[in-house]
Amino acid sequence: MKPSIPKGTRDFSPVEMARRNYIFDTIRGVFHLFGYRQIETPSMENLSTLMGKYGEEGDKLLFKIQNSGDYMNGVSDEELLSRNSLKLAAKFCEKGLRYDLTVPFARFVVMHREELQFPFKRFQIQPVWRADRPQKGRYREFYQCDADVVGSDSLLYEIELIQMIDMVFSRFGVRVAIKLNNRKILAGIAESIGQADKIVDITVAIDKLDKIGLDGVNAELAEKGLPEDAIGKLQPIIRLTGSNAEKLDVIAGVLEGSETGLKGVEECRYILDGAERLGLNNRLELDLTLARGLNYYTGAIFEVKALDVEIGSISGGGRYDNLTGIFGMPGVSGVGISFGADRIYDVLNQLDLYPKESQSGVKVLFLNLGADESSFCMRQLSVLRAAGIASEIYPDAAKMKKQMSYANSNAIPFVAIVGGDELAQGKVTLKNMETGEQSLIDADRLVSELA
RNA sequence: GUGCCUGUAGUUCAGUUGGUUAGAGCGUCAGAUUGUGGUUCUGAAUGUCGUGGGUUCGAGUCCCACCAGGCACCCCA
Repeated sequence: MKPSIPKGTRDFSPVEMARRNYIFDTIRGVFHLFGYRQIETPSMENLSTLMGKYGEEGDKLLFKIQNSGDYMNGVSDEELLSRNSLKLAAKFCEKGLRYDLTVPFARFVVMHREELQFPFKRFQIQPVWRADRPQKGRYREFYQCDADVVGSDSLLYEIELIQMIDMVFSRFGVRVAIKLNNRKILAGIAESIGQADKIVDITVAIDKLDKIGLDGVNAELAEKGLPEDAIGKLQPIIRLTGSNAEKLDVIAGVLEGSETGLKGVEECRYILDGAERLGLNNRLELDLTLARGLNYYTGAIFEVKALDVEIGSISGGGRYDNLTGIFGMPGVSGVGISFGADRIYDVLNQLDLYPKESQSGVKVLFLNLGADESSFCMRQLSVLRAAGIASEIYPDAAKMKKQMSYANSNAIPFVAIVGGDELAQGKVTLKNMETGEQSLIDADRLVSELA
């Protein structure tokens, strides 16, 4: 039988890990720069923490963990015979794998509220799991890199997070469009066309404009039961073009009667002005068709798309005013972003944007040419390693060709050769594998040669 | 959860209207070269043709079921 791994999961080879670590290190570096501090939470949470936070669709995508022990004991015959998977799952499973990092973070904040100083800025880089059907850029296990701040409603944090997005992708060398919208504006729009209760349907439909076009959006709106005159009123909003400032002026006019909507416009104006003054490398664009699925967002929402690769959004986030409220701690506002490391990995692969030094491992390999020689090499290795230079020795006195090709296939840049001649003189032949040049040097000069 | 496509060596794939012993590139291993790799040349190993059934004198090829993978929708990083 051939071994396999579950659908939507992946192994990562050494080369892939070097690349992934480059991604994580870059993101972590930016998080540090802005004063975010790292935490981790368990892979599994109580199902009660997770359920109901991601909408109906999200609940279905939760991986549930079967209870251990005699979990059938408390189940009645009647329940068992009902064959109701959903109900039985609730009996059998009280834990689930985390679906994102934001909800566990909200739980963390509530549990540790007495120890935390607010505003609290944290980042978290861990895998999350979704029982989705995998396809391009979509996995069942993938990493999120989240930065959030809770305990402040200052819009300076929105600006800061946008700046962080800009910096991360500048460092990667990926051109992106950063899209901004505001849930208050979306709510105001639904309100002003007299369809406040249809806000979810409206935003989901509008969100697909890029994909299915204006006619498609209107067809979906009609299908969801939106009256024709309401759809008509939406047209100028969906088709809105121009500069960010022009868009805001138009939308402010439309939302005249909606207090919430106007608040959203004001927030957007403030964020856009603030970000503009910072001089971003990437385009920041107000996009009223941006909706984002997670329903806990209440204010600004962001999404990032790569300009040169066809893939879903590679980063997203927003303001959530009351996420801790569901865990019994009301009145705490939070805002955050999430980088999708796996999609960024796919983007960097396609554009081949890895810096050379991110791939390096061992710096020098000592060839093994015999017992006396190798024992001399072992002493040199200790010195090099103490000096922080990654180095190793070939395990057997195999053919030189074989040892050289080991260095070659592992991309080791230097080979140190110690044979009888070198041993007698206390010297080492150091070969540069890229240029092919080699020189005989004193053993105690190795560290300075390789540093 | 719905729809479509694909399963042949470690890997990427070829395999004619169904016809004898299933092929190639890359990779791997060995040699050319007993202290010099990456290039080149020579040679070698490797298959339950996804699994099970059916049609047929004969199936990698046609049919059915199952399994696995991919893509799109839904949703989303």
